[in-house]
Amino acid sequence: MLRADAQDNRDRVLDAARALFAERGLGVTMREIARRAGVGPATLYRRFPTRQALVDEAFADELRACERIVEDGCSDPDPWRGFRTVVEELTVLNSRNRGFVDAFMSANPHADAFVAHRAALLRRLVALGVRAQAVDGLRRDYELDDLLLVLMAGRGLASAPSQDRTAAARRFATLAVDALRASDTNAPLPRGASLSTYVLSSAGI
Amino acid sequence: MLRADAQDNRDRVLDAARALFAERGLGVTMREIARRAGVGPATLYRRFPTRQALVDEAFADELRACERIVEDGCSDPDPWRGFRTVVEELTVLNSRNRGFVDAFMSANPHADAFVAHRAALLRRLVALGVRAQAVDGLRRDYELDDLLLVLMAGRGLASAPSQDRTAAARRFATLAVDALRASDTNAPLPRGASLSTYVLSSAGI
DNA sequence: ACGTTAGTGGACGCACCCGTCCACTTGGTC
DNA sequence: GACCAAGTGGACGGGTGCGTCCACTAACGT
Repeated sequence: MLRADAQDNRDRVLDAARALFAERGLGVTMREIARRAGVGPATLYRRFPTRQALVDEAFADELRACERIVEDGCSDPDPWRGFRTVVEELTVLNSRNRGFVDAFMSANPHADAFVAHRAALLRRLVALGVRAQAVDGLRRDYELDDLLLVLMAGRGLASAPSQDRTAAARRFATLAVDALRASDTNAPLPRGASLSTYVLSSAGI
Repeated sequence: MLRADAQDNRDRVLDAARALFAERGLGVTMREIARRAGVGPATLYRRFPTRQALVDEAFADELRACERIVEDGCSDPDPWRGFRTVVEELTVLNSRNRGFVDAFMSANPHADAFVAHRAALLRRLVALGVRAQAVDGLRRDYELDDLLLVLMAGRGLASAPSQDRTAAARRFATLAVDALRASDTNAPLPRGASLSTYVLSSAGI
C-alpha cells in the first residue's frame, strides 16, 4: 500500500505523462513529465524505473479502449459493418493520441506489455477481415498490412490543429473504408506489402 | 572556385547527408553526418552554416524529381490518369526517402527553399484535382487535404524493411487511388479536413 | 506527541550535441 | 622548391537529458 502523498504524486505523474504523450508523442523527456507533474525526477524514477514502465501504465486505458473497439467490431453480426466501425473508431482514437500508435506499433518484443495484446488484437482483426471478405464487403485482395497502413496514416492526423482532429479522422476513415470496399471498379492491388511481417515477426502470428 | 580537396569534402558531406536523411529522417545530428563523411565538424559548418542549408542542398534533386512528377501528371491529356500517376509516383518517392516528406511538409516560412516550391506544387495539384473531377475520375468531394493525408501516410512506409519498400508503396498508392476514385458506391465524405490550411497557411494558397 | 521510515526534491557525474575558434596542413601558383 | 591563403581537424564552453545518490521532510502507527 502506497502512502497517501505518494499515491497522489503517482497519479499526477501518470496524468502528466498521458497528456504529454498524447499531444507530443513518445519523444517527451522524463524530466519534462516530472516538471509538468510538479515532482522531482527521483519521484518519477522511483515509481517508474524505466520509460517503458511509464508508457505501459499510461496507455493501459487506451489499450483497453482499443481492445473494446476490436471486440465490438468482431461481435457485430455483419462483419463488414464491424470492420468499418473498427477502422473508423481506431482512426479517431489514433488521431486523439499521438503517442498511442507509436507505442503500439513500435512495441519491443519482450520489452513491454503491448506485445501480447498486439498479437491477440491483430489475430482477431485478421479473422474479422476474412469474414468481411466472405460477405463481399471487404475487397478480396485486402490484407492486414493495408489496415496497418491506414492506422499509421492516421498518425499524421494527430499533428493537425486540435480543433477538428476528430472530424478529420472521420473523413480519413471514410476514405480508407472506400479504398477497402469490394467494388468492380477496384484496381487490382499489386503484391508487396510487408508491414505486418515486419511489425509482427515478434508476435508469433 | 573551390579548392579540389574542399570540393571533394563537400561532395562527401552531401552524400553522407543524403544517405542519413533518407534512412533515418531529418533527426540525424550534424556531427553524425560529419563522421559518416569522414570530416570534422568545422568542415561541415564551413560549407553549410545551418542545418537548413544542408537540407536544402541535399534534397534539391528530390525536389526536382518531385516537381517533374507533378509536371508530367499535369500535362497528361487525361487528368485523372495524370492524377493517379502523381499519387503513385510521389508515394514511391516518399517511401524511398524518409526525410523528404518531413522536409517538405514541415518547411518553415521564410526559413528555407521549400516554401515557394511547395506552394507552387500544391497549386498545380489543386488545379489537376479540379480537372480530374471534371472528367468524373476523381470523386467530387475530394479535397487537397485528402492527397496530403495519403502522402503523410506514405511516410510510414519508409520505416518498413527496405527490400520491398517500393512494392509496398505501389500497393498503398493503388489503395489510395481506389479511395479517391469517383464511384457510386462511395460513402459521402464527412466534412472536416484541415491539414491543408494548416500546412499551407504560410504558403499563400 | 513522537519516533520511524517511506518518500521527496535537488544536486551530481556522465554523455551527447551544439556552433565557434585556432593552430596546423596542404593545394595551387610563381 | 617556396610561399600563402584557403581549408582542415580537434578542442572548447555552453546547454540539455540521462539515471543515481543523499540529506531532509512529513505521513502514518503507536
